[in-house]
Amino acid sequence: MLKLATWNINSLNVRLPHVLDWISRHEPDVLCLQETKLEDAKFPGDALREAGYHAFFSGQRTYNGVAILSRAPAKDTLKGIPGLDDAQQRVVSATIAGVRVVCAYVPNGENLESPKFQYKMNWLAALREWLRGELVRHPRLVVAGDYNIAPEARDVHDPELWAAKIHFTPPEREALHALIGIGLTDAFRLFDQPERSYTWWDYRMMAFRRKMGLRIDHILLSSALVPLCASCTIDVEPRRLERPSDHAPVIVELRV
DNA sequence: ATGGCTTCATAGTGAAGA
Repeated sequence: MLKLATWNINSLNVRLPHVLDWISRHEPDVLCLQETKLEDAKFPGDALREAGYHAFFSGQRTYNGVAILSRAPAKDTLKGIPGLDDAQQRVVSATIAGVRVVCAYVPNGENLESPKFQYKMNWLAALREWLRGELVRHPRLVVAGDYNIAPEARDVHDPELWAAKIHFTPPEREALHALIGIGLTDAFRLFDQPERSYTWWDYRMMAFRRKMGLRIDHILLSSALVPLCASCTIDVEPRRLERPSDHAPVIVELRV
């Protein structure tokens, strides 16, 4: 069984103790991280190595930054989306235990009028067209990360409030739908899940305690992996810690 | 609900996140 998780940790510098604690408890084979916010020279490779993990990462100062931690060494590593000229470090890929893993941090978008929104839409189109080929090259493909998009009304605590807000606007949902349409499946919805299952809660207004969240972190599986998926869960426990990330980890178990 | 909280940045009338 391969246990793979994704977690936007909103600064690996601040959250390293949480990450070390979490991997010692859950012992994932693979952990995809987003928003490390660290340039590569400051990546805590030693601490993670002591915890038993290899790390492949692509970071920058202050913003963005992604990493794939794995118990086994990662093969055929790749940074970024080939053909997309993007200064922001948002994608790393690697093959672990015969599974191709893409760790993605999709742009936020800010709002419909922002230039960042067009960047988000262009970025998602580039990701989709690249992954179309990756699915052919790697039948066992996982695309895990922070998509900054809630797919359905049940993934939003108040769909009417969020209808025109970033993360749940029609063009964003269409873009996620089109990405899924190339042959991917949202692992979370393969299984019965509790109502009000979310992966992100605003730091403000006691949103977590009031269950005011969004499900915007996803693990997408290629069709060959769908029948091999044994579970998909969200672990809300780290959100209860002191100085938590505003995101919770999503975990899949694959029979590979 | 123009807010709210957190991070990293600089020392701002902060910027960006989600």
